[in-house]
Amino acid sequence: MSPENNLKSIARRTGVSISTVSRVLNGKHEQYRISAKTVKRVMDEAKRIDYKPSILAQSLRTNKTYTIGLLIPSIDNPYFATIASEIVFEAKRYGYTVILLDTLEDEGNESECINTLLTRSIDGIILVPCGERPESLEKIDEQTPIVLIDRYFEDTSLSYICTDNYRGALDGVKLLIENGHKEILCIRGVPHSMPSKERVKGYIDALRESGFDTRSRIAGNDYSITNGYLETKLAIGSPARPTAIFALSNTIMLGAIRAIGESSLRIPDDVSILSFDNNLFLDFLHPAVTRISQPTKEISQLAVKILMERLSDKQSVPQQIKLPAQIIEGKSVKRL
Amino acid sequence: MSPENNLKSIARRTGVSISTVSRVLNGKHEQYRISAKTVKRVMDEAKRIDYKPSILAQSLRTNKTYTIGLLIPSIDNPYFATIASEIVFEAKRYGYTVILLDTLEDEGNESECINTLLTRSIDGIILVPCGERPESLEKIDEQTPIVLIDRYFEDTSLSYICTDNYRGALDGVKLLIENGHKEILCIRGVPHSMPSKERVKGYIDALRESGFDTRSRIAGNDYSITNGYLETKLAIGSPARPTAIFALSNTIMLGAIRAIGESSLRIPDDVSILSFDNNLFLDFLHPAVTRISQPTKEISQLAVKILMERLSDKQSVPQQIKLPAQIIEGKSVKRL
DNA sequence: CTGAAAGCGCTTACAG
DNA sequence: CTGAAAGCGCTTACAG
Repeated sequence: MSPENNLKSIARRTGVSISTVSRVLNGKHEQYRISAKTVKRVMDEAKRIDYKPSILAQSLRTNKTYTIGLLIPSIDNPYFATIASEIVFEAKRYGYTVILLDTLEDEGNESECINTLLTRSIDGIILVPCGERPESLEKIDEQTPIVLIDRYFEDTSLSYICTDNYRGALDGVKLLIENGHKEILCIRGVPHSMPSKERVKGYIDALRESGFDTRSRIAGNDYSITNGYLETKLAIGSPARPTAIFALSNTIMLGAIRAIGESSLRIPDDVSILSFDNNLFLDFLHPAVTRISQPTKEISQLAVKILMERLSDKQSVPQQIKLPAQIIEGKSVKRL
Repeated sequence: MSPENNLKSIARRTGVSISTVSRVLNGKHEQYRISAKTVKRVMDEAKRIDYKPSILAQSLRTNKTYTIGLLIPSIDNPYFATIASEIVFEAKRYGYTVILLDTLEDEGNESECINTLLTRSIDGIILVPCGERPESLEKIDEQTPIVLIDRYFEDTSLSYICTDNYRGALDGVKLLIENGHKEILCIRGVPHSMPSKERVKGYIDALRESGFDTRSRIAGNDYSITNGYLETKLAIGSPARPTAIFALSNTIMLGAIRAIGESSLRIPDDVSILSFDNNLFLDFLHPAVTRISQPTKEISQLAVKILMERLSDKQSVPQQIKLPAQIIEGKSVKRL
């Protein structure tokens, strides 16, 4: 951009007013019946100086920034990296740009990040929340639309779009049971997060349906490799070693695999593994990991779509959607 | 934000002028010797209404957006996802926000993305370029500072910060040779990209130093799983099967592993594997992959630091830095 | 068909 | 110590 790259300079050089230049460049020449000659002159000059409108100035006037904020608890987690990639892609299709922020799984950071976004007048927010309560988010949502993904709250007015975690876990654990497993250790993530709660519920109900109520074993408190590692270490060292481990995320699963790898045990011969989340690499692990795959592509597409609807229609009602998970069978579950 | 959340409303309610409110909220009360009483009144009112300055309006006046653009050829590639995560983190430390865009490894997209950024008046750009020539970027750099990462150009005025790809490849291939390998297939990425060129050069020089000049075998044209898969498929099906495959990226390596997995061959017994890039998952593959790891953390930190220096000091000279790679030994290289 | 003017929410040189 | 005014680059209701 050369120093003089604005409506004023185009107006000066074409001899028309700024208003007219603005109208032409916004494609409103028909609406305002601007003469073909003027249109051409303005267009040519704009092209000549490679005019780039200042979205900043436009935004200040129109109150639209064509920017959304994306808040993720940990961009480095492959699961969230995939989601980020897809949301950037979808947003672009609507002409929107994405500011990416990392909340680092901390509620304080989260609200700080939201302030950063509000201060920048973004149009809307897509958020994987890390808090326990929706109230403060609901208040923000009144001014700046929020769509939650992946995690959500019970009984909230916020829109969310996520996986049917209960059903996914239920089906996954049933698969383990069908394969003869009764001693299944469930290693969960952040306990208060809804996906964790629902997956645990699915796990328990699957056991219950088979009459194994009393055998439920739930451990862990974090969506991290370390958590998976430590809980697995504990479990396989104990006299009552589980025959299968149900890892509630891909990071937890990696920790479990590491712990088992350090022992003399083998997957799936000694311990079977069922994981949540899907990932490029999971087919390359040895053995390939049986997992409950979340429909990230659909989640991302819907999240952006719903947000766009909220932006164009303030009346639109909140959408709360759960999409089915899909079990991808690897070789990490042994038939007992 | 309630409807009335601006300097004007604070000025009205505290009975001072907008100018004074602005000065107080920008911490310039000392400089302007504003009375303690006024300062307090303004601060209290700002807190009461939870005042959030409009960075939009500030930017329009001051020509600073505190936003940088990050352009990456494929966010979904774990290598780039890691970099994105780190750059978001670093930028935040300087009070900067990141707009993330995906060029999808396409030069046309790249310049479109850059336009998007310029239109939004971002302060600077961090870019993994996908073109062959630096000229158009150099022109943009005159107005809006650009720092290249991962890929770069020969003989450019642009700042870049990347891995010493030549040295990394040289050392890696030497390791293969020391282990007795002579028939090493090199599967490269986008041929015109500098990392690819330099890695190939390192590969050739390593062979030459050992007198194996004539045995160099270079294939492939893309940083993709498919490319790695197809070239490996071809190579292991041929009568002159290589004893080792040097994959110039983690994606290429995955393709190679898939192709070998589909054959009756085994890693490393029948084919050894050396890869570029590091990744959370590489230690979990079986066998763990021996790889030439790039210092992504340092690259990201330096890239942001250099960009910040350019932003605060227009005179600062371009920095062109290569950081050493590090070989991480797994179990995928067999001693012959 | 076109333009002058107000205003979006700020900052800052100028004046007192 | 404080304020009035100009201006950043736009859009748009109003007027002709």
